[in-house]
Amino acid sequence: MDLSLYNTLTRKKEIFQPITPCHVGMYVCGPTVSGESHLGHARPYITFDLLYRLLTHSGYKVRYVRNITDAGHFEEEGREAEDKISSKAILEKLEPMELVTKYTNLFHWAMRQFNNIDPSIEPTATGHIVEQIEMVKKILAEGYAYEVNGSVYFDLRKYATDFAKVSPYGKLSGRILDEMLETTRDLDGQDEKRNKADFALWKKAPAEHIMRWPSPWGDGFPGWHIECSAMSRKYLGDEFDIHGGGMDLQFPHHESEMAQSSVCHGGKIMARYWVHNNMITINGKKMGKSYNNVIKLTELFSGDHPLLDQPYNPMTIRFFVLQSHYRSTLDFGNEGLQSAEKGLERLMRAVERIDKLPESLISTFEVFKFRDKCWEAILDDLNSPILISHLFDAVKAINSIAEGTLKITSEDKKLLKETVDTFVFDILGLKMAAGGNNADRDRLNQLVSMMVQLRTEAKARKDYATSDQIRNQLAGMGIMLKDTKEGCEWEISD
RNA sequence: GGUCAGUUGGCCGAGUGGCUAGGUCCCGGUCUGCAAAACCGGUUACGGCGGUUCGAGUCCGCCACUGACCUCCA
Repeated sequence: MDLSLYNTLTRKKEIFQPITPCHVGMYVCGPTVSGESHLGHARPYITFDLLYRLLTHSGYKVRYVRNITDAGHFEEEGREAEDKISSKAILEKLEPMELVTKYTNLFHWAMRQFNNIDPSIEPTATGHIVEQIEMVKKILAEGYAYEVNGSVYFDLRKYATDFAKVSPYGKLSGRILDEMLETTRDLDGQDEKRNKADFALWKKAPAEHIMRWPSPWGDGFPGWHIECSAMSRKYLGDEFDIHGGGMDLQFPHHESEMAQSSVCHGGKIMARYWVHNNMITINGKKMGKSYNNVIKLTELFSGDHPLLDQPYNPMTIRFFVLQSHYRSTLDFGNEGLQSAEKGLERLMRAVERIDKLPESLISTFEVFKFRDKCWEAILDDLNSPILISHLFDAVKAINSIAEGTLKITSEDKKLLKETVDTFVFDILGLKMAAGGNNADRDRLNQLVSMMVQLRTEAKARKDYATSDQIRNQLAGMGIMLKDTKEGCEWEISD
Protein backbone atom coordinates (compact mmCIF):
# COMPACT_ATOMS: atom_id res chain seq x y z
CA MET A 1 0.00 0.00 0.00
CA ASP A 2 1.13 3.52 -0.72
CA LEU A 3 1.69 6.39 1.62
CA SER A 4 -0.14 9.53 0.73
CA LEU A 5 1.04 12.88 2.05
CA TYR A 6 -0.51 16.30 1.84
CA ASN A 7 1.87 18.47 -0.12
CA THR A 8 1.62 22.15 0.72
CA LEU A 9 3.19 22.97 -2.63
CA THR A 10 0.32 21.46 -4.62
CA ARG A 11 -2.33 21.72 -1.94
CA LYS A 12 -3.42 18.13 -2.25
CA LYS A 13 -2.65 14.66 -1.04
CA GLU A 14 -0.11 12.90 -3.21
CA ILE A 15 1.23 9.38 -3.30
CA PHE A 16 4.71 9.49 -1.86
CA GLN A 17 7.41 8.39 -4.27
CA PRO A 18 11.04 8.91 -3.33
CA ILE A 19 13.50 10.30 -5.84
CA THR A 20 15.82 7.34 -5.28
CA PRO A 21 14.01 4.05 -4.72
CA CYS A 22 14.13 2.85 -1.10
CA HIS A 23 15.85 6.03 0.08
CA VAL A 24 14.29 9.13 1.60
CA GLY A 25 15.87 12.46 2.37
CA MET A 26 13.95 14.49 4.91
CA TYR A 27 14.79 17.93 6.24
CA VAL A 28 12.92 19.39 9.18
CA CYS A 29 13.45 22.89 10.53
CA GLY A 30 14.74 22.58 14.07
CA PRO A 31 14.55 24.95 17.00
CA THR A 32 16.27 28.24 17.65
CA VAL A 33 18.14 27.47 20.84
CA SER A 34 17.87 30.85 22.46
CA GLY A 35 15.33 29.70 25.03
CA GLU A 36 13.53 26.76 26.56
CA SER A 37 11.32 24.60 24.36
CA HIS A 38 7.60 24.89 24.97
CA LEU A 39 4.52 22.82 24.25
CA GLY A 40 4.31 24.27 20.77
CA HIS A 41 7.68 22.77 19.92
CA ALA A 42 6.45 19.33 20.88
CA ARG A 43 4.18 19.10 17.90
CA PRO A 44 6.43 19.25 14.84
CA TYR A 45 9.06 16.99 16.35
CA ILE A 46 6.52 14.38 17.37
CA THR A 47 4.81 14.65 13.98
CA PHE A 48 8.00 14.22 12.00
CA ASP A 49 9.16 11.51 14.35
CA LEU A 50 5.97 9.69 13.42
CA LEU A 51 6.71 10.15 9.74
CA TYR A 52 10.32 9.07 10.23
CA ARG A 53 9.24 5.97 12.12
CA LEU A 54 6.63 5.12 9.51
CA LEU A 55 9.07 5.50 6.61
CA THR A 56 11.75 3.52 8.40
CA HIS A 57 9.29 0.80 9.32
CA SER A 58 8.11 0.68 5.71
CA GLY A 59 11.63 -0.30 4.70
CA TYR A 60 13.01 3.03 3.52
CA LYS A 61 16.50 4.05 4.41
CA VAL A 62 15.85 7.54 5.68
CA ARG A 63 18.32 10.33 6.17
CA TYR A 64 16.60 12.66 8.58
CA VAL A 65 18.27 16.05 8.93
CA ARG A 66 17.10 18.47 11.58
CA ASN A 67 19.06 21.62 12.21
CA ILE A 68 19.82 23.60 15.31
CA THR A 69 19.59 27.31 14.74
CA ASP A 70 22.26 28.75 16.97
CA ALA A 71 23.07 31.96 15.12
CA GLY A 72 21.81 34.45 12.69
CA HIS A 73 18.24 35.00 13.75
CA PHE A 74 17.24 38.62 13.81
CA GLU A 75 15.03 40.13 16.36
CA GLU A 76 13.48 43.02 14.54
CA GLU A 77 11.74 45.56 16.63
CA GLY A 78 11.82 48.48 14.30
CA ARG A 79 15.17 49.39 15.73
CA GLU A 80 18.50 47.78 15.26
CA ALA A 81 18.95 44.26 14.01
CA GLU A 82 19.98 42.01 16.85
CA ASP A 83 21.10 38.47 16.94
CA LYS A 84 18.63 36.60 19.09
CA ILE A 85 21.33 34.40 20.52
CA SER A 86 23.72 37.17 21.49
CA SER A 87 21.00 39.41 22.92
CA LYS A 88 19.79 36.55 25.10
CA ALA A 89 23.37 35.75 26.07
CA ILE A 90 23.88 39.27 27.37
CA LEU A 91 20.66 38.93 29.33
CA GLU A 92 21.70 35.63 30.91
CA LYS A 93 25.35 36.68 31.34
CA LEU A 94 26.58 33.71 29.35
CA GLU A 95 28.91 33.24 26.46
CA PRO A 96 26.78 32.81 23.34
CA MET A 97 28.00 29.26 22.89
CA GLU A 98 27.33 28.54 26.55
CA LEU A 99 23.76 29.64 26.10
CA VAL A 100 23.36 27.69 22.90
CA THR A 101 24.73 24.56 24.55
CA LYS A 102 22.46 24.96 27.55
CA TYR A 103 19.29 25.15 25.47
CA THR A 104 20.44 22.55 23.00
CA ASN A 105 20.93 20.12 25.86
CA LEU A 106 17.51 20.98 27.23
CA PHE A 107 15.99 20.45 23.83
CA HIS A 108 17.64 17.05 23.48
CA TRP A 109 16.45 16.08 26.92
CA ALA A 110 12.88 16.99 25.98
CA MET A 111 13.11 15.04 22.72
CA ARG A 112 14.21 11.96 24.68
CA GLN A 113 11.32 12.41 27.09
CA PHE A 114 8.97 12.28 24.12
CA ASN A 115 10.72 9.16 22.83
CA ASN A 116 11.59 10.92 19.59
CA ILE A 117 14.27 9.12 17.63
CA ASP A 118 17.37 11.25 17.04
CA PRO A 119 17.73 12.60 13.52
CA SER A 120 20.48 11.10 11.36
CA ILE A 121 22.26 14.44 11.18
CA GLU A 122 21.74 17.47 13.38
CA PRO A 123 23.76 20.29 11.84
CA THR A 124 24.20 23.66 13.49
CA ALA A 125 24.12 27.00 11.75
CA THR A 126 27.38 28.09 13.37
CA GLY A 127 29.07 24.94 12.12
CA HIS A 128 28.13 25.73 8.53
CA ILE A 129 29.10 29.35 8.09
CA VAL A 130 31.45 28.40 5.26
CA GLU A 131 28.70 26.62 3.33
CA GLN A 132 26.37 29.55 3.83
CA ILE A 133 28.94 32.04 2.59
CA GLU A 134 29.58 29.84 -0.45
CA MET A 135 25.89 29.81 -1.19
CA VAL A 136 25.59 33.58 -0.89
CA LYS A 137 28.56 33.92 -3.24
CA LYS A 138 26.86 31.64 -5.73
CA ILE A 139 23.62 33.63 -5.59
CA LEU A 140 25.60 36.85 -6.09
CA ALA A 141 27.42 35.30 -9.04
CA GLU A 142 24.13 34.27 -10.60
CA GLY A 143 22.99 37.87 -10.30
CA TYR A 144 20.13 37.37 -7.86
CA ALA A 145 21.64 39.21 -4.94
CA TYR A 146 23.35 42.50 -4.36
CA GLU A 147 25.73 43.85 -1.75
CA VAL A 148 25.16 47.08 0.11
CA ASN A 149 27.40 48.28 2.93
CA GLY A 150 28.61 44.83 3.90
CA SER A 151 25.17 43.24 3.78
CA VAL A 152 23.88 41.04 0.99
CA TYR A 153 20.23 41.00 -0.02
CA PHE A 154 18.25 38.67 -2.23
CA ASP A 155 16.83 40.40 -5.29
CA LEU A 156 13.27 39.20 -5.09
CA ARG A 157 11.85 41.05 -8.08
CA LYS A 158 14.48 39.74 -10.42
CA TYR A 159 14.10 36.23 -9.10
CA ALA A 160 10.32 36.33 -9.32
CA THR A 161 10.47 37.50 -12.91
CA ASP A 162 13.10 35.05 -14.14
CA PHE A 163 11.87 32.01 -12.21
CA ALA A 164 8.13 32.61 -12.62
CA LYS A 165 7.73 29.49 -14.70
CA VAL A 166 10.06 27.07 -12.87
CA SER A 167 9.66 28.01 -9.25
CA PRO A 168 7.34 30.97 -8.74
CA TYR A 169 7.84 32.95 -5.58
CA GLY A 170 4.72 32.73 -3.47
CA LYS A 171 3.56 29.33 -4.67
CA LEU A 172 4.23 27.56 -1.40
CA SER A 173 2.57 30.09 0.83
CA GLY A 174 -0.06 31.03 -1.71
CA ARG A 175 0.53 34.71 -1.93
CA ILE A 176 0.91 37.21 -4.68
CA LEU A 177 4.26 38.81 -5.22
CA ASP A 178 3.08 42.27 -6.13
CA GLU A 179 1.11 42.51 -2.93
CA MET A 180 4.08 41.37 -0.90
CA LEU A 181 6.33 43.89 -2.51
CA GLU A 182 4.04 46.59 -1.21
CA THR A 183 2.70 45.32 2.11
CA THR A 184 5.92 44.30 3.80
CA ARG A 185 6.47 46.20 6.98
CA ASP A 186 9.46 48.43 7.54
CA LEU A 187 12.39 46.33 8.62
CA ASP A 188 15.89 47.17 9.54
CA GLY A 189 18.06 47.98 6.57
CA GLN A 190 15.02 48.84 4.51
CA ASP A 191 16.74 51.81 2.95
CA GLU A 192 19.48 49.55 1.64
CA LYS A 193 17.09 47.27 -0.20
CA ARG A 194 15.99 47.62 -3.79
CA ASN A 195 12.58 46.26 -2.88
CA LYS A 196 10.93 46.16 0.47
CA ALA A 197 10.37 42.42 0.31
CA ASP A 198 14.01 41.59 -0.41
CA PHE A 199 15.46 39.55 2.42
CA ALA A 200 18.95 39.40 3.88
CA LEU A 201 21.35 36.64 2.93
CA TRP A 202 24.18 38.12 4.95
CA LYS A 203 24.09 40.93 7.47
CA LYS A 204 26.89 43.25 8.40
CA ALA A 205 27.61 42.98 12.11
CA PRO A 206 27.47 46.21 14.08
CA ALA A 207 30.50 46.84 16.29
CA GLU A 208 28.80 45.55 19.47
CA HIS A 209 27.61 42.35 17.87
CA ILE A 210 29.25 39.35 19.55
CA MET A 211 28.50 36.55 17.10
CA ARG A 212 30.32 37.51 13.92
CA TRP A 213 32.24 35.83 11.17
CA PRO A 214 34.55 37.15 8.49
CA SER A 215 33.21 37.08 4.95
CA PRO A 216 34.04 38.58 1.56
CA TRP A 217 31.71 41.43 2.55
CA GLY A 218 33.28 42.06 5.93
CA ASP A 219 32.39 40.82 9.42
CA GLY A 220 28.82 39.72 9.70
CA PHE A 221 26.39 36.89 10.26
CA PRO A 222 24.11 34.84 8.02
CA GLY A 223 20.47 35.60 7.29
CA TRP A 224 17.85 33.29 8.70
CA HIS A 225 16.82 31.41 5.58
CA ILE A 226 20.22 30.66 4.17
CA GLU A 227 21.19 28.14 6.85
CA CYS A 228 18.48 25.67 5.91
CA SER A 229 19.23 26.03 2.21
CA ALA A 230 22.94 25.47 2.79
CA MET A 231 22.66 22.58 5.23
CA SER A 232 19.94 20.70 3.38
CA ARG A 233 21.99 21.02 0.21
CA LYS A 234 25.12 19.75 1.91
CA TYR A 235 23.53 16.64 3.40
CA LEU A 236 20.60 15.89 1.10
CA GLY A 237 21.62 17.34 -2.23
CA ASP A 238 20.08 19.75 -4.69
CA GLU A 239 16.75 18.03 -4.61
CA PHE A 240 15.42 15.89 -1.81
CA ASP A 241 12.16 14.25 -0.85
CA ILE A 242 10.53 15.84 2.17
CA HIS A 243 10.86 19.25 3.74
CA GLY A 244 8.96 19.69 6.97
CA GLY A 245 8.23 22.23 9.63
CA GLY A 246 5.53 24.22 11.33
CA MET A 247 2.90 25.97 9.27
CA ASP A 248 4.13 29.31 10.52
CA LEU A 249 7.38 28.73 8.65
CA GLN A 250 5.70 28.56 5.26
CA PHE A 251 6.23 32.25 4.84
CA PRO A 252 8.67 33.78 4.69
CA HIS A 253 11.11 31.08 5.75
CA HIS A 254 10.35 28.18 3.44
CA GLU A 255 9.38 30.35 0.53
CA SER A 256 12.73 32.12 0.76
CA GLU A 257 14.68 28.90 1.21
CA MET A 258 13.11 27.59 -1.95
CA ALA A 259 14.03 30.71 -3.87
CA GLN A 260 17.67 30.68 -2.74
CA SER A 261 18.04 27.01 -3.51
CA SER A 262 16.39 27.32 -6.89
CA VAL A 263 18.92 29.95 -7.90
CA CYS A 264 21.78 27.69 -6.88
CA HIS A 265 20.32 24.59 -8.46
CA GLY A 266 19.31 25.83 -11.87
CA GLY A 267 15.66 26.24 -11.04
CA LYS A 268 15.20 22.89 -9.35
CA ILE A 269 12.76 23.01 -6.46
CA MET A 270 14.70 21.93 -3.41
CA ALA A 271 12.14 19.46 -2.08
CA ARG A 272 9.32 17.47 -3.61
CA TYR A 273 6.97 17.17 -0.67
CA TRP A 274 6.44 20.05 1.71
CA VAL A 275 4.80 18.90 4.90
CA HIS A 276 3.59 21.35 7.51
CA ASN A 277 2.11 20.68 10.91
CA ASN A 278 -0.52 22.99 12.36
CA MET A 279 -0.19 24.93 15.60
CA ILE A 280 -1.02 24.10 19.18
CA THR A 281 -3.39 26.68 20.56
CA ILE A 282 -4.23 27.67 24.07
CA ASN A 283 -7.71 29.05 24.58
CA GLY A 284 -7.95 29.20 20.81
CA LYS A 285 -4.79 31.27 20.38
CA LYS A 286 -1.49 30.12 19.00
CA MET A 287 1.05 29.40 21.68
CA GLY A 288 3.94 31.77 21.29
CA LYS A 289 6.19 34.23 22.99
CA SER A 290 4.46 37.23 21.51
CA TYR A 291 1.11 36.01 22.88
CA ASN A 292 2.46 35.56 26.40
CA ASN A 293 0.81 32.17 26.73
CA VAL A 294 3.77 29.87 26.59
CA ILE A 295 3.92 26.72 28.69
CA LYS A 296 7.46 25.40 28.77
CA LEU A 297 8.02 21.68 28.57
CA THR A 298 9.71 21.61 31.97
CA GLU A 299 6.62 23.29 33.44
CA LEU A 300 4.37 20.80 31.71
CA PHE A 301 6.28 17.86 33.15
CA SER A 302 6.33 19.37 36.63
CA GLY A 303 2.85 20.89 36.65
CA ASP A 304 4.35 24.15 37.84
CA HIS A 305 2.31 26.67 35.85
CA PRO A 306 -0.87 28.59 36.69
CA LEU A 307 -2.71 27.05 33.73
CA LEU A 308 -1.90 23.49 34.76
CA ASP A 309 -4.02 21.44 37.15
CA GLN A 310 -1.36 18.76 37.46
CA PRO A 311 1.93 17.56 35.99
CA TYR A 312 1.72 15.64 32.73
CA ASN A 313 3.81 12.73 31.68
CA PRO A 314 5.67 13.24 28.38
CA MET A 315 3.95 10.17 26.97
CA THR A 316 0.58 11.71 27.80
CA ILE A 317 1.58 14.73 25.76
CA ARG A 318 2.80 12.58 22.91
CA PHE A 319 -0.49 10.69 22.93
CA PHE A 320 -2.45 13.94 23.16
CA VAL A 321 -0.62 15.24 20.10
CA LEU A 322 -1.10 12.00 18.16
CA GLN A 323 -4.82 11.94 18.95
CA SER A 324 -5.30 14.87 16.63
CA HIS A 325 -4.37 15.08 12.98
CA TYR A 326 -1.14 16.96 12.40
CA ARG A 327 -2.76 19.42 9.98
CA SER A 328 -5.46 20.52 12.43
CA THR A 329 -4.93 22.96 15.22
CA LEU A 330 -4.85 21.27 18.58
CA ASP A 331 -6.26 23.13 21.53
CA PHE A 332 -4.47 22.72 24.80
CA GLY A 333 -6.53 22.14 27.92
CA ASN A 334 -6.37 20.26 31.20
CA GLU A 335 -9.49 18.28 30.39
CA GLY A 336 -8.10 17.19 27.04
CA LEU A 337 -4.76 16.23 28.55
CA GLN A 338 -6.42 14.33 31.37
CA SER A 339 -8.61 12.37 29.01
CA ALA A 340 -5.52 11.54 26.96
CA GLU A 341 -3.81 10.37 30.14
CA LYS A 342 -6.68 8.03 30.99
CA GLY A 343 -6.99 6.75 27.46
CA LEU A 344 -3.29 6.01 27.16
CA GLU A 345 -3.40 4.14 30.45
CA ARG A 346 -6.23 1.96 29.21
CA LEU A 347 -4.45 1.33 25.93
CA MET A 348 -1.23 0.32 27.65
CA ARG A 349 -2.99 -1.93 30.13
CA ALA A 350 -4.62 -3.81 27.27
CA VAL A 351 -1.31 -4.10 25.42
CA GLU A 352 0.22 -5.71 28.49
CA ARG A 353 -2.67 -8.16 28.71
CA ILE A 354 -2.21 -9.71 25.27
CA ASP A 355 0.36 -12.31 26.34
CA LYS A 356 -1.87 -13.62 29.08
CA LEU A 357 -4.96 -14.01 26.88
CA PRO A 358 -6.57 -17.45 26.83
CA GLU A 359 -6.31 -19.21 23.46
CA SER A 360 -9.16 -20.94 21.66
CA LEU A 361 -9.62 -23.10 18.59
CA ILE A 362 -11.43 -20.32 16.78
CA SER A 363 -11.14 -16.55 16.55
CA THR A 364 -14.09 -14.23 16.81
CA PHE A 365 -11.94 -11.14 16.34
CA GLU A 366 -10.71 -10.43 12.83
CA VAL A 367 -7.07 -9.61 13.38
CA PHE A 368 -6.20 -9.31 9.69
CA LYS A 369 -8.95 -6.82 9.15
CA PHE A 370 -7.81 -4.86 12.17
CA ARG A 371 -4.24 -4.78 10.91
CA ASP A 372 -5.28 -3.62 7.45
CA LYS A 373 -7.42 -0.86 8.88
CA CYS A 374 -4.50 0.38 10.93
CA TRP A 375 -2.24 0.54 7.90
CA GLU A 376 -4.88 2.24 5.84
CA ALA A 377 -5.28 4.94 8.48
CA ILE A 378 -1.63 5.79 9.03
CA LEU A 379 -0.76 5.65 5.34
CA ASP A 380 -3.53 8.13 4.63
CA ASP A 381 -1.56 11.29 5.33
CA LEU A 382 -0.55 10.14 8.81
CA ASN A 383 -4.04 9.82 10.18
CA SER A 384 -2.95 8.94 13.69
CA PRO A 385 -6.34 9.73 15.31
CA ILE A 386 -8.05 7.14 13.12
CA LEU A 387 -5.26 4.68 13.79
CA ILE A 388 -5.73 5.24 17.51
CA SER A 389 -9.47 4.70 17.23
CA HIS A 390 -8.75 1.32 15.61
CA LEU A 391 -6.32 0.52 18.40
CA PHE A 392 -9.11 1.14 20.87
CA ASP A 393 -11.24 -1.36 18.97
CA ALA A 394 -8.45 -3.81 19.65
CA VAL A 395 -8.37 -2.75 23.30
CA LYS A 396 -12.02 -3.62 23.56
CA ALA A 397 -11.43 -6.95 21.83
CA ILE A 398 -8.46 -7.79 24.07
CA ASN A 399 -10.49 -7.10 27.19
CA SER A 400 -13.41 -9.09 25.83
CA ILE A 401 -11.15 -12.04 25.09
CA ALA A 402 -9.87 -11.82 28.65
CA GLU A 403 -13.49 -11.78 29.84
CA GLY A 404 -14.28 -14.76 27.63
CA THR A 405 -16.87 -13.05 25.46
CA LEU A 406 -14.55 -13.15 22.44
CA LYS A 407 -12.14 -15.87 21.35
CA ILE A 408 -8.78 -15.95 19.66
CA THR A 409 -6.50 -18.68 18.31
CA SER A 410 -2.89 -18.81 19.33
CA GLU A 411 -1.87 -17.91 15.79
CA ASP A 412 -4.14 -14.86 15.73
CA LYS A 413 -2.94 -13.90 19.16
CA LYS A 414 0.59 -13.77 17.84
CA LEU A 415 -0.48 -11.59 14.95
CA LEU A 416 -2.47 -9.36 17.26
CA LYS A 417 0.53 -8.90 19.50
CA GLU A 418 2.75 -8.20 16.54
CA THR A 419 0.32 -5.68 15.05
CA VAL A 420 -0.28 -3.85 18.29
CA ASP A 421 3.44 -3.69 19.04
CA THR A 422 4.16 -2.38 15.56
CA PHE A 423 1.68 0.45 15.77
CA VAL A 424 1.81 1.37 19.43
CA PHE A 425 5.56 1.15 19.97
CA ASP A 426 7.31 1.24 16.59
CA ILE A 427 5.16 3.70 14.69
CA LEU A 428 3.36 5.85 17.24
CA GLY A 429 6.48 5.69 19.39
CA LEU A 430 4.63 5.30 22.67
CA LYS A 431 6.30 3.56 25.56
CA MET A 432 5.35 2.17 28.90
CA ALA A 433 5.93 4.37 31.88
CA ALA A 434 8.71 2.89 33.94
CA GLY A 435 10.60 4.27 36.87
CA GLY A 436 13.51 3.16 39.00
CA ASN A 437 16.23 0.76 38.05
CA ASN A 438 15.60 -2.90 37.41
CA ALA A 439 16.96 -4.19 40.68
CA ASP A 440 14.76 -1.81 42.65
CA ARG A 441 11.82 -2.72 40.49
CA ASP A 442 12.35 -6.45 41.12
CA ARG A 443 12.58 -5.97 44.83
CA LEU A 444 9.46 -3.84 44.81
CA ASN A 445 7.57 -6.44 42.84
CA GLN A 446 8.57 -9.16 45.27
CA LEU A 447 7.47 -7.02 48.15
CA VAL A 448 4.09 -6.27 46.61
CA SER A 449 3.67 -9.90 45.70
CA MET A 450 4.20 -10.80 49.34
CA MET A 451 1.62 -8.28 50.53
CA VAL A 452 -0.85 -9.52 47.97
CA GLN A 453 -0.28 -13.08 49.19
CA LEU A 454 -1.03 -12.00 52.77
CA ARG A 455 -4.11 -10.20 51.62
CA THR A 456 -5.36 -13.20 49.66
CA GLU A 457 -4.95 -15.32 52.79
CA ALA A 458 -6.86 -12.75 54.83
CA LYS A 459 -9.63 -12.71 52.25
CA ALA A 460 -9.81 -16.49 52.30
CA ARG A 461 -10.60 -16.43 56.01
CA LYS A 462 -13.00 -13.51 55.37
CA ASP A 463 -10.83 -11.14 57.37
CA TYR A 464 -11.86 -8.17 55.24
CA ALA A 465 -10.59 -5.65 57.75
CA THR A 466 -7.05 -6.86 57.18
CA SER A 467 -7.43 -7.28 53.41
CA ASP A 468 -8.84 -3.78 53.00
CA GLN A 469 -6.15 -2.32 55.19
CA ILE A 470 -3.48 -3.86 52.96
CA ARG A 471 -5.17 -2.62 49.83
CA ASN A 472 -5.72 0.87 51.20
CA GLN A 473 -2.21 1.29 52.45
CA LEU A 474 -0.75 0.08 49.20
CA ALA A 475 -3.09 2.46 47.37
CA GLY A 476 -1.66 5.25 49.48
CA MET A 477 1.75 4.41 48.03
CA GLY A 478 0.41 4.46 44.50
CA ILE A 479 0.07 0.71 44.19
CA MET A 480 -3.40 -0.23 42.98
CA LEU A 481 -4.75 -3.74 43.52
CA LYS A 482 -7.43 -5.23 41.32
CA ASP A 483 -9.20 -8.51 41.99
CA THR A 484 -9.78 -10.36 38.75
CA LYS A 485 -10.96 -13.84 37.98
CA GLU A 486 -7.36 -14.95 37.60
CA GLY A 487 -6.44 -13.54 40.98
CA CYS A 488 -5.16 -10.22 42.22
CA GLU A 489 -3.34 -7.96 39.77
CA TRP A 490 -1.47 -4.81 40.67
CA GLU A 491 -0.17 -1.72 39.12
CA ILE A 492 2.53 0.60 40.34
CA SER A 493 2.13 4.18 39.25
CA ASP A 494 5.22 6.31 39.05
C1' G B 1 -6.87 45.66 4.89
C1' G B 2 -5.11 41.11 1.87
C1' U B 3 -4.64 35.64 1.68
C1' C B 4 -5.98 31.06 3.68
C1' A B 5 -8.16 27.75 7.20
C1' G B 6 -11.77 26.42 10.55
C1' U B 7 -16.85 26.46 13.27
C1' U B 8 -18.92 18.72 15.26
C1' G B 9 -22.04 16.22 21.55
C1' G B 10 -19.80 18.54 28.94
C1' C B 11 -14.44 18.46 27.15
C1' C B 12 -10.65 16.73 23.38
C1' G B 13 -11.01 15.17 18.50
C1' A B 14 -11.86 12.15 13.47
C1' G B 15 -14.71 11.56 9.34
C1' U B 16 -17.81 12.01 5.33
C1' G B 17 -23.25 12.54 0.16
C1' G B 18 -27.05 7.28 2.86
C1' C B 19 -24.57 2.36 8.08
C1' U B 20 -21.78 3.70 15.98
C1' A B 21 -15.51 7.40 14.66
C1' G B 22 -12.46 7.13 18.98
C1' G B 23 -10.94 9.00 23.80
C1' U B 24 -12.77 11.26 28.26
C1' C B 25 -16.96 12.52 31.21
C1' C B 26 -22.04 11.38 33.05
C1' C B 27 -26.10 7.66 33.98
C1' G B 28 -27.87 2.43 34.38
C1' G B 29 -26.54 -2.84 34.45
C1' U B 30 -23.17 -7.41 34.92
C1' C B 31 -19.10 -9.19 37.84
C1' U B 32 -17.20 -8.54 43.03
C1' G B 33 -17.33 -9.38 50.40
C1' C B 34 -16.55 -4.24 49.01
C1' A B 35 -13.71 -1.31 45.73
C1' A B 36 -11.06 -0.84 41.29
C1' A B 37 -10.62 -2.77 36.53
C1' A B 38 -13.27 -4.98 32.68
C1' C B 39 -17.66 -5.93 29.88
C1' C B 40 -22.84 -4.60 28.26
C1' G B 41 -26.36 -0.66 27.55
C1' G B 42 -27.78 4.59 27.52
C1' U B 43 -27.56 10.20 27.02
C1' U B 44 -25.61 14.65 24.41
C1' A B 45 -23.63 16.60 17.60
C1' C B 46 -22.47 18.49 13.27
C1' G B 47 -22.48 27.81 13.52
C1' G B 48 -27.03 30.39 10.92
C1' C B 49 -30.08 30.96 6.44
C1' G B 50 -31.08 29.40 1.58
C1' G B 51 -30.06 25.95 -2.60
C1' U B 52 -28.60 21.13 -5.29
C1' U B 53 -30.14 15.88 -4.29
C1' C B 54 -34.40 10.35 -3.48
C1' G B 55 -31.10 11.63 0.66
C1' A B 56 -26.31 16.86 3.27
C1' G B 57 -22.26 17.83 9.17
C1' U B 58 -20.73 16.08 4.24
C1' C B 59 -21.62 19.62 -2.25
C1' C B 60 -22.94 25.08 -3.71
C1' G B 61 -24.18 30.28 -2.26
C1' C B 62 -24.76 34.01 1.35
C1' C B 63 -24.18 35.53 6.47
C1' A B 64 -22.05 35.29 11.41
C1' C B 65 -18.04 34.05 14.37
C1' U B 66 -12.99 32.27 15.36
C1' G B 67 -8.05 31.56 14.11
C1' A B 68 -3.45 31.54 11.25
C1' C B 69 -0.12 33.98 7.90
C1' C B 70 1.21 38.80 5.84
C1' U B 71 6.85 40.53 11.36
C1' C B 72 10.66 36.49 14.94
C1' C B 73 7.94 31.99 15.32
C1' A B 74 7.15 24.96 15.69
